[in-house]
Amino acid sequence: MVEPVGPDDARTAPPARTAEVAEGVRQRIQRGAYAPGQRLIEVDLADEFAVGRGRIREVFKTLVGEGYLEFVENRGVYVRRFSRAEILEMGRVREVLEGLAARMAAEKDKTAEERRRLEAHQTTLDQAASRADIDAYNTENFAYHQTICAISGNRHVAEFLMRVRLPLYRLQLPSSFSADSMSRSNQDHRVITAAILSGNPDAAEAAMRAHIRTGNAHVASLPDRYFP
Amino acid sequence: MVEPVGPDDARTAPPARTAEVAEGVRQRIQRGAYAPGQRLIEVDLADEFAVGRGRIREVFKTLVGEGYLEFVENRGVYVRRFSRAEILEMGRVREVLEGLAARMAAEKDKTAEERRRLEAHQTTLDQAASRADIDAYNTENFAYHQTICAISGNRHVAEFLMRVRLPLYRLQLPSSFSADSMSRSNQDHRVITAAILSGNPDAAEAAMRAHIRTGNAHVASLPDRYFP
DNA sequence: GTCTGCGATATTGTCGACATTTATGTCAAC
DNA sequence: GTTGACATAAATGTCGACAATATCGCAGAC
Repeated sequence: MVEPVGPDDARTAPPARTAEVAEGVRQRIQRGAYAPGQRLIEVDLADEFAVGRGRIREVFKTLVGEGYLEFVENRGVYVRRFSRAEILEMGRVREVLEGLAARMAAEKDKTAEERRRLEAHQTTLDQAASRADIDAYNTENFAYHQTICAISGNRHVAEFLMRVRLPLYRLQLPSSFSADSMSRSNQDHRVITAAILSGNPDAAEAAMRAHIRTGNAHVASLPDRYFP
Repeated sequence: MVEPVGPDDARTAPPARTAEVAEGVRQRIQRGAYAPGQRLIEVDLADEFAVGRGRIREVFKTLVGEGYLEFVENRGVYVRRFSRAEILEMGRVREVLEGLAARMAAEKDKTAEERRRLEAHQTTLDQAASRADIDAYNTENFAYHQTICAISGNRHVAEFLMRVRLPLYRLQLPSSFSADSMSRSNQDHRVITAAILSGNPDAAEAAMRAHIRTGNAHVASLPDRYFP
């Protein structure tokens, strides 16, 4: 599956590839193409991305620093894998960071475009919820939170949230949302959206934190077989 | 299959250096031995740490991932440098993360040792404040917050806080604390300490957040010459 | 049947050489 | 005195070869 990222001008394009390769690996991890716990072999990725082994090594080091990979001496790197306890720890961090993003988004003087985008996401969520379309709801859910994060305009929040959301990408619990819990989740969203649009930071943060706490409680209630 | 290999018994000494070098560079950055904005030359550090240039390169990549260094193609790495706006952004993140650490520390069933350590730090702070010893207070201040963070037991909070505290290490404003503001800051500390020891999470988080907000307000009021 | 030792293979670790790019210094022209 | 071109030095980027280490299969002893 040789699928180099982006426009693949192996000849014409001067290789500033290092950042591209890193992004490609990140995406594959998020999408589960590289599974949690999987060992990544340098030569395989060098081949897959059509770059030298040295470059892969350096990308690995960067991603270790970013927390995506785990390094073991003389054995290379593994896609990082999280126990339930760790995921719950990350959930606590997620709670306050998403809360901060919501607060800052509410504080901010938003452009018409930003308001429109937030409303559009909310509408899509409403539709998915009313159709009980769990897959669509899941996807839009991520996009919704990402948008709030973008509106907040705080790069560190964005970066840290990215990392702390990692385990959620892979849990991919299709059954995690019952039609009922999805509806309640979306009710949270409506409260949050309203608080942000009306410029009420306290309400936005409180609602968001409660919303995330609900999700964490759900993770805590999952049976052991979902975790390493 | 992926056992998270513990600390490999440090044999003689030869390898494992890579982590040591990384830690050495981190410390030098925190202490200002490498100044913000300074360019780090591979051969110089290779010489300083008595390792090959390749290893320095990999350490650089890791530290870029961790946010300590900034990478510029064909020019190497620079110690990361923060504008006032960025520091204030990080301050917001610091607010909620320190708040979470305080909350979790308050929630937790603390050991006698943990309680003792926290009280000891508070005592040292009190003494420094009563002596109006600004330097000692500054040092203990970091240790105090670090201890709360450790008691909370959340690794992600610890790691993220480390990163988001970076600019404060270097501001090293000897004049930042007047005797008056130091006294007020320590009053905050006493409230926080009490809330943690008495197991009141809401109070601990609220007090901590207010405490950090005060610090951020101070950074916001500094004259431009302190910033790039 | 199980365990141990040993070789074969796969994978990572390290070093050096050289190309490429950037920074520095010199000198002539105006 | 300033500017620009050009040579020189300094630093980074890249690649390949080989060493060190781990993993696996297999034969042989008990």
